[in-house]
Amino acid sequence: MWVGCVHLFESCVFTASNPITKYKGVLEQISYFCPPNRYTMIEQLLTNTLLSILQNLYGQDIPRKLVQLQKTRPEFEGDLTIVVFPLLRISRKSPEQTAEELGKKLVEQLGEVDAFNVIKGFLNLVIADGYWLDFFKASWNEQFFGFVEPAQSAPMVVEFSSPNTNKPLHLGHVRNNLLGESVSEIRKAAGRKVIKVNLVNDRGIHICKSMLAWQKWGKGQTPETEKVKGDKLVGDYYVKFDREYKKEIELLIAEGKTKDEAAQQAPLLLEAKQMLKLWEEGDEGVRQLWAKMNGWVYEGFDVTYKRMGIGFDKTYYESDTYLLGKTIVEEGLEKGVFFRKEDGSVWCDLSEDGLDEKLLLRADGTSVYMTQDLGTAQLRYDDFHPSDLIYVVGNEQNYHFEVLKLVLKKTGRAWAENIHHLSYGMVELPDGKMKSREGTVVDADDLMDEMFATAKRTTEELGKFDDFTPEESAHLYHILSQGALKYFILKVDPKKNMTFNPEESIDFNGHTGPFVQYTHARIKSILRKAADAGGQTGDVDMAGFQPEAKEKSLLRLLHEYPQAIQQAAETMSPALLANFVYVLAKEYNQFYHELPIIKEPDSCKRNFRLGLSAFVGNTIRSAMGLLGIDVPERM
RNA sequence: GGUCUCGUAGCUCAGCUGGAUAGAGCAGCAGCCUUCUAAGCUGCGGGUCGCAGGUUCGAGUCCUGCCGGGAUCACCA
Repeated sequence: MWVGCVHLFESCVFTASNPITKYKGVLEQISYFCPPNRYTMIEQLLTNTLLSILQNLYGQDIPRKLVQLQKTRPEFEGDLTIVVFPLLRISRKSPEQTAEELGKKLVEQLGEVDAFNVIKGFLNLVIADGYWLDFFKASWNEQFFGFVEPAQSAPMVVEFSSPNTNKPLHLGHVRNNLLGESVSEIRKAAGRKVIKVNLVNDRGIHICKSMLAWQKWGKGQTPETEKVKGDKLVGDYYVKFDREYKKEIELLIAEGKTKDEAAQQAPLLLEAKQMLKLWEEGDEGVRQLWAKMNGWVYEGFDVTYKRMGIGFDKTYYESDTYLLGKTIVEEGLEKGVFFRKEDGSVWCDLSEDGLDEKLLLRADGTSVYMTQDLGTAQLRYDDFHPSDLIYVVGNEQNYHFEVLKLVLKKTGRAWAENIHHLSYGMVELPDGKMKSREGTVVDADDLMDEMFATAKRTTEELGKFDDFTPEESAHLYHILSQGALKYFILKVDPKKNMTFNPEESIDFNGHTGPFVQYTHARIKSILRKAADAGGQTGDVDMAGFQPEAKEKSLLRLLHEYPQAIQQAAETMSPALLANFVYVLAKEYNQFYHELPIIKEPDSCKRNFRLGLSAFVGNTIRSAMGLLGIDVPERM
């Protein structure tokens, strides 16, 4: 997969040796094989230099953290800004005076700093054009710009999706899947080895309910006979069970039972429980039915996963793992970190950690959810010896993961420290939460169908691409609808609850996926036209070249991309990249409207703008790719 | 009730470890297509950053309290 950070610009005519300014060329001194910090060089250089200046000027060292470097706000002149307030305690001078002194020294000592100005306590630095142009030259055509070569270290395991097999995937799963997939890709881009795993909850009372209902009322229906996705069919029988079960409860209540009694004693539930027992005993018939119906579900899931572009390196099944974890519990008992109550149940006392007692094994010796998760964590550790175990799971399970980590630690497993719960917020609808009982759940397939139809309608209304074949059109609608959906969900900070407004999600204007995709298509269109005209993309004689303000701000943004990837990886937040790529696209569109590209008569400027366009296009494709979003050549 | 979390424009969201006059999009209004894709661009209006204290040169950001939403505290998963 990885082909390395090949820099392709040798085939072009950049003249790197031009003494453009007094600027020396930081980038030139560094290897081109994508070292992680190559693009933070200017920041590091400034910080280091400033520290030595402070030492010389005021005879004191200060903690590196007090050097606060930030982007200059657009309303002021400059590229980077140093906040001098924290430095006053050693300069013992006014903010203005301090900034002035430091500014002078920086310009003196660094070719990269062209000029400076001081506004209140802020020292604004103008970075030399040469720096930006060198950056452009080195990176504009680099396929994996901003990516870091994978380290030869332990992998990280990311678990996500983890569906139950009694219901089709819904909007909540969609957020989970998109986050898991995107975070995995982002961490790969940031130089990590990642193993994506799914843990399918394929056994338990829930699937037995579907099985029982199908047995009773299914009349041999299959996905083939009903022309319906397998997960839908099984889900329908789960609903059927619930409906019949409720009828029985009402009957029992009418006969004078309490609500709880009725719920416990309804014949259907007892039957389902009996079926679960038979399953656990390995009953041939039950196992066969179970395998058949789960098979239907997997076929259905596969279609949905494929449509979403989600994939796993390994799939675990709970039917294989649900008995795991008991040995860990026994081990904990021996070590005396767990305790057994009179009834035989096993607990872990977490009151010292501010939590309650937690059940680990029932009185009858059977597992609970926690027991299984202890076991699967151990299994995963044994399978991969990962540096990190990441669980993409909703924030309603925050407590569970806190406990999981603590319990594992109590048994002496140091690697428990490497468990990270990527806890994401609920997806709510404009009129409140999704509730399966009230039928307000948004089905993943239905949602994607609707998005597809909207993409089709919008494209047709705009009267675009009558020359597309039906296949090409369908492909475009697929890309656009997936882009709209994925972007809509991923642009929100994962930690926060989000509102999914169906009407807004299918909007293709403004801060949306299709807007970014459109910008990419627009760039591609320009590059095609330029190529037809025999233009030399990116071929620029850099001597004395002065980029326009808009061009420079584009370069500044592109310059931030590697850091954006790193930060998104660290915080496991695709939203950071989603917002980055939106700002980039918006900035490009402004550039596009302000300046001629192909029509620019000056060949040097024209080629630079073409190269810059290609650079932006590549970066959009790259960033959207990390969000799991494809971009079209035309739209 | 305990613990955790969230509260920024009418709506949906940004705002990096505290830094300059809090930003986008949608919705509303007004402009821009004989010129590189108008799924675009430009402009206008819209805010007591839930409230009150505190920390400091500086608080949407940190601390405390209160108000309001949400999650969780199962021998469910």
